[in-house]
Amino acid sequence: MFSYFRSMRTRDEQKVENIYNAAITLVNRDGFESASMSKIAKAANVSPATIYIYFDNKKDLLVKTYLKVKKEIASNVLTGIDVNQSVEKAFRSIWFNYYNSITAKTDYFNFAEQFANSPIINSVNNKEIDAYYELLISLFARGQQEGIIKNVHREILFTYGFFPMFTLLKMSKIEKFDLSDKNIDDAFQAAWDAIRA
Amino acid sequence: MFSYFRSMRTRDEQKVENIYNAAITLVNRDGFESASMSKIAKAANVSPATIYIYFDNKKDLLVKTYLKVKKEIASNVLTGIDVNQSVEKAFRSIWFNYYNSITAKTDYFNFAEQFANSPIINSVNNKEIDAYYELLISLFARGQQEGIIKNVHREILFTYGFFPMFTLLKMSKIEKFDLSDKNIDDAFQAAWDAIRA
Amino acid sequence: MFSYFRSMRTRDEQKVENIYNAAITLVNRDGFESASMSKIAKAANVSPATIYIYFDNKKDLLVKTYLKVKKEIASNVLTGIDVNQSVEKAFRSIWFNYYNSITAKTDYFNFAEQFANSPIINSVNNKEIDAYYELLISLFARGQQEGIIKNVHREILFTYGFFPMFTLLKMSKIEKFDLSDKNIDDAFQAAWDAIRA
Amino acid sequence: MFSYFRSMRTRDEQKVENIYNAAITLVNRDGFESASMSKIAKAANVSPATIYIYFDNKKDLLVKTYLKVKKEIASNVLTGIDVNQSVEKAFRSIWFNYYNSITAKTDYFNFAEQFANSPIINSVNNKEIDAYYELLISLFARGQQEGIIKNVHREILFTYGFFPMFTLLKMSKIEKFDLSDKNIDDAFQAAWDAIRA
DNA sequence: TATGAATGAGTTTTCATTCAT
DNA sequence: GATGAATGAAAACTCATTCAT
Repeated sequence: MFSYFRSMRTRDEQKVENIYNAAITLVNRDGFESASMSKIAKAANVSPATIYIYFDNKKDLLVKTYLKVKKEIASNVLTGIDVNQSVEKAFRSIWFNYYNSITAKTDYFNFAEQFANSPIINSVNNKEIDAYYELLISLFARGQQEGIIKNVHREILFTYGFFPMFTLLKMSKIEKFDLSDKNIDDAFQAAWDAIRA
Repeated sequence: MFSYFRSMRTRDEQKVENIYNAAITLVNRDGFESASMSKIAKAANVSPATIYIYFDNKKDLLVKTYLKVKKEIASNVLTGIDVNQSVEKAFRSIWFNYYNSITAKTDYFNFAEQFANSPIINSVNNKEIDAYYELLISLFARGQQEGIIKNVHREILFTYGFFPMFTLLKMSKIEKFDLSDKNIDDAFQAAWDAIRA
Repeated sequence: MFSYFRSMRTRDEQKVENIYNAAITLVNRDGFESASMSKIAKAANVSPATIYIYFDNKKDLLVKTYLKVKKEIASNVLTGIDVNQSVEKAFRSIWFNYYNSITAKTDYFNFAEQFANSPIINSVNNKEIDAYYELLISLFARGQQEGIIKNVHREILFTYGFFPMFTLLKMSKIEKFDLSDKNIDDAFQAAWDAIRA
Repeated sequence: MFSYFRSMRTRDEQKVENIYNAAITLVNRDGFESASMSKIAKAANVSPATIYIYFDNKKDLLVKTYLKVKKEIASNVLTGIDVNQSVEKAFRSIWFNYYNSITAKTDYFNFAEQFANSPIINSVNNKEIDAYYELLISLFARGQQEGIIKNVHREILFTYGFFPMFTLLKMSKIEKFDLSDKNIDDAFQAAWDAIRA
């Protein structure tokens, strides 16, 4: 309070960032629970005790890391989208934005996938993240009004429109699939065919 | 107890089965590492030491559980499929078989998803599982020859043809989606539209 | 269950006894919380993990140690008392039994005193211990009926009849008081004067 | 804050007082070591570092708190005693002063009891506190010369004269004893009977 | 084969204390 | 003097695994 009247060590945001990055790296490498607080601390170049200044406990650290990762991806995906262009064009822009975002940040993507498939996911309030996708929701709604997008449950559109991209990314990691331009274009076409009226 | 009345063989297999089921249940509930060997042992009504008679170590237990789960699902999916019917009809049969299999065994499905998204997956040789899907591979190949299925990378066909079903199942768990007949039919149609020529 | 039909390592009562003794010794030396589980384990010549086989947690260990100590003292105090002798003689026997018990086991006594004056005491159900003192209660009641003992609240009788003995024992530890025969006789006389009618 | 309106000296002493009170409250509630310096600091509304300006370390804080508590009680007990009245009347005055002091400040009393029964007590020089009780010592000495008080070791007089009061206070906390006027009068009578010639 | 006991190495977390301002 | 950040060391407790029977 009124910190300008007092002198003290100040909160070091770089340290927090280092902790986030260390958590992501180690969770991706060792798995969710083998990534111990000590290892994360060491990788972030801080004392284990320091993590507890910024996070309540391990779960809190992981949840906050997940939210950060999801927000950052969402923000990358939706930045610079022209909402007034045709639904098909907008979908294409977003789809490739998405694809580029997750291939640019595969560590973020891997962390989020591991997290979302583990039991911790149940302790996250998804509302906060959903807010980021309002733009997408309204785009699909417009497409349905215009008779361009299938008149089906919204989740089917999301699921066929975007998530197979994640699967293909994982397939490429185990060398079952290569992310050539042709393959990516084919994947986009399949997505579009799945959701268009 | 009552060991007089049972053959050695029978008793063993029941124990192994109990261990598998305990592992699946606890991993689903607590996550990979919170599901400790002692807890699994207790849930399976055996001593921790007994697990080590049947499995080399914890990793071995988890990997074998994963393989068992995957095989069981695959076998359910592909049983009773008439290979000679039209590609579209066969795809439809397999798709609904798949859907019915994973909804009937959601605990198997959840375990497999968590496993496949964690770093342990890297220590599994997928060849063994892939063998189960030879039938699907040749079905898609025939569809492509007949000009009915898109001429794209095989993984795109799998990814759009089947995996979104998993996502929708997860969505239904968090009550974002309901598995009504209409929704499932819509999902199937989206899958077919995505892969058909 | 039916352990004679099974073979396994059996519960080692000597180990439990060692743990109790180590806990008493270290708590007396270092205080309640500086007596760490690791130190207790080391002093008892077992692994820290072994303590957790026999006790739920540190609090459980301390509470059980306290109960053991109290029971052992109570049993020593009341053994061999002839209930039919005069109230004064019985009180004298018990008083000196008590005195001899706690001077013979000063470590038990010190542990109990420290415990009873710390907040943990609130988590102990005293009923169990009180049961041991039924004999004393009925002795005092008889004394009151016979007009030999003051007709005052039972706790006053206990408090003046026995507890000053503890204080004097503590005083002797810091060399403010010596436990000479005369002093002990004087102390007994003061106790008796305090409670007799 | 508001530092303009207060002298340095005043602000300091208030802080120290807050620290003392926080220490007493937390030690009574959580025990000696669970009352951590950080928690005490928070309860006292200061930084942990601030405590170290006034106290060398945790032990120093606890010892100084104990001495403060003991002095304050002693001073309350002995204030306003007329030394020239009869020994019996003076004893009665002091006894009830004592009783009123500790029932008015049960948190001080509890802290002192916990402290005095833990091993830290060994690092306190009791001489300083004893000085406060010179008046009592000389009163008992006069009583012995006058043949009114038993000719026994001084500690027996203290122990039976005053300390049972503490035990009864503790008993009342666990609802084994109620501090009714009659009970307190009975307790006083027992004390007097124990020490009078 | 099967067991419950046992454990060293590890976990998360908190502590008393110091640092930098 | 006063602060919140920072930390090495240690706490309680758990784990995967082995032992002894």
